[in-house]
Amino acid sequence: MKQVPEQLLKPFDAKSVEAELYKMWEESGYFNPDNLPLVNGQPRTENYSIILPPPNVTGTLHCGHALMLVIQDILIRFKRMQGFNTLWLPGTDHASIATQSIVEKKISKEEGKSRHDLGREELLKRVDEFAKQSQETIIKQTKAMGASLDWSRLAFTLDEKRNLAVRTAFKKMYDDGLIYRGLRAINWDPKGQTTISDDEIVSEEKEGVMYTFKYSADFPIAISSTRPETKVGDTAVAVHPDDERYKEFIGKTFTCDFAGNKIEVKVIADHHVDKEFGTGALGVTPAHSKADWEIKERHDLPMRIVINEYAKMTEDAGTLLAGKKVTEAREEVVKWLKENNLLIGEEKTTQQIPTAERTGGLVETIPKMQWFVAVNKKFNHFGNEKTLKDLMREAVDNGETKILPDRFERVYHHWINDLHDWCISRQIWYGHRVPVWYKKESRIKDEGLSEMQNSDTEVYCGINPPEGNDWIQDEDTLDTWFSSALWTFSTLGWPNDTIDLKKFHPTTVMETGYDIIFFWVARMILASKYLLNETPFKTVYLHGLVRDMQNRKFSKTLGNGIDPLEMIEKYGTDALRMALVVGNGAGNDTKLSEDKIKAYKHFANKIWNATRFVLERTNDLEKELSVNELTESHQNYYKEWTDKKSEITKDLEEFRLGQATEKIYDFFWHRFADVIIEEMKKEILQGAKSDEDVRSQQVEDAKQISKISAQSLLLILLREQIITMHPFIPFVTEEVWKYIKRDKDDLLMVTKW
RNA sequence: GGGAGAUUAGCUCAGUUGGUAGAGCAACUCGUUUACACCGAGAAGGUCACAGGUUCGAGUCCUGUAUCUCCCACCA
Repeated sequence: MKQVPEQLLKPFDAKSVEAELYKMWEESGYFNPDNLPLVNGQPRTENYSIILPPPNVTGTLHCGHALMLVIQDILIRFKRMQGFNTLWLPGTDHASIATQSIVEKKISKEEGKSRHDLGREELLKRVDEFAKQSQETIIKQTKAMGASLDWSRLAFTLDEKRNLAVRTAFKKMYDDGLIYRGLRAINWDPKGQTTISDDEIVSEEKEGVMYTFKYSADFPIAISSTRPETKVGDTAVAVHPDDERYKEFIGKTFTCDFAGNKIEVKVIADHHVDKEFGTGALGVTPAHSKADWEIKERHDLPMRIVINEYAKMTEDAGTLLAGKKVTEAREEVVKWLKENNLLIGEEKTTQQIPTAERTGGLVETIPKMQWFVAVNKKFNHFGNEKTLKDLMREAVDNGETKILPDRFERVYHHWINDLHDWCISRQIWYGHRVPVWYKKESRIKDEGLSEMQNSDTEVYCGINPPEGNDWIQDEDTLDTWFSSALWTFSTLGWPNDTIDLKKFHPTTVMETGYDIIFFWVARMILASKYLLNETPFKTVYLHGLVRDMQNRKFSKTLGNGIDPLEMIEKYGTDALRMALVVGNGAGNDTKLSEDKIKAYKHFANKIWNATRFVLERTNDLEKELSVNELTESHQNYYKEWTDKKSEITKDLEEFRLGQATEKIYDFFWHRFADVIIEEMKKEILQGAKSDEDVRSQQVEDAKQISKISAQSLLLILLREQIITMHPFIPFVTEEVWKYIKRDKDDLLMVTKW
């Protein structure tokens, strides 16, 4: 007669077992596909791989991470149990701007020094130290979620291997003419002191004033602007070619005294201008507006730079404004306009202010020499003439990559259509340095704009530095998304021809948030199609945002986050995992509350108690019957379960995790515990030896058979449900498995599904 | 300005291919010499936003309306 283990007699205490279970899994080596056990004596032939979207090294685990980890862990554990050769590869992201600015702030606060006081080398040393420390935190927290990641393959977006991948990719694109250096009106973040890409801009709605005015009394056309201070940089006024009001002035150049500044303004005709808007005339400021830059290109206009990298007016802005902040300069210009009777109208409007996603700084458009990826340029791609846009489109169009939910495929295409060349250089020190060198003598390195004069410098682009010591490397680093774009294959050893790369690329699933479909998903497709001529992943599963009960995003700045670590502490990891994934479908946001997590803590306990009960009521069972030896009614219960199980399997195969979770929860609690156990309870009780001698031998035998069958059914159903629940709630199931597994069984995490 | 999504019980949300409306939480009644009060049984709660249409049959498909949310965009 078996004794019920003592541990089972107390309520389930997640806290006391989780750390140890995780350690046991890690030590088993089964997170690593190279160590996975055979399946029915056969090696695992089918590969299944997910590369973890790397969290920022600086971060602490938030609910978004938790959701991502849970979904991926469910998929991986499910496939591992099904017998696939599973790889889930972890990594962290150096997140250049975010990380550097945290360290800069710290240094400025503690030592009162700027990055320039420290110098590049010293700052990088400090940032590296910080990143290393920080990385350990996020890794520890990731483990607390139960994530079955292969830590032996841990990658970092800025380590030596990834750097080689970046240099190799850059060089190839450079040689194909897809990366070029050029002078463009770019997005400048004065706070972060760097350029940023279009995708890193967040528009903020703000109240503003639209001023309508003339440059000077003798200038015939009035213009409108919310930013009159930029107008000292105007070199033209554009009107619609069909606009009768202004036809007579087209082609004429006027010299005006405007805000203490002499400006030369040519009147030009351009179809871009909307006759109905404002005065129907547009002051063209080529240096500080992208639209105006394009007009400049079309009409070959000169430009005047009046705003500098610190969002202050330059010397060229004229004596009245030079040195002032743009906001001060605006007031100054308005004052000047009023004094000179040139202000015709003021009108309140709401305007979209571009701000930098990472720093919140107000983004200025400034012309600068930068590195770009040409997305519309034709090149020879494995024998075909293609553009990078073509490659991105094709992967989805021909079904190599499936995006879930599929409505995002349309979103993806819209984005590609509107895509401009991608500015990839950053004036941040922490990141992959542009692998380009210039001949020393021919280059005068100065802050900012003097580079413009150096566009004909001798340039070397290579994976390794050029020979000789008269070369100087480009100061800039690359957009962090450039290295992230290579993530699915740089983590597997590319550019080396590795076994991992052959086995696991294209990866099976990319699971990430829909908010980074452009930043990341599209660029991974671009990079992988371009460099490997294959899609980086067969399926993209996009999850939604985790929000609070007021439907707000969880964010550090709002301070409204549910701290997953606190929830784990209070209710156990399994409870948090269930709460995150129940009812959550692809692409939908999910609301999380503490109550919900609490409810699933009860579920873990229910499993615990049911296990104890089943063990108690079956401890006199000599030999467990197999399924086809059970009584007919018991076989029917078993059939009911296997039907449910195949539904759950199908749900998982088709990424309906929320529904799978709900089904297993419902069956275990409301069918197995509430009904089947209660039924079996009676049958087992009736089968107990009776003291009275009233029952005939025949009846006694029948009762005995039914009892043994009932006991066997309970054990079989419990075991199978524990297996099925494992991907969702790995801890409590693995713990319980210790007590219900048969002698030949291995860890639950590798038990056949 | 363009695009996408949402609207189902008091709250938060599920609802595959059209086939008798579901769960958790909350509230209500009853039960418990007991695997589990981190429990069980029961009842209550819904014109599935609104208006049309397709269909034997619509929460689900189509058209329109309303409200909310999100994304994209160089209207100065």
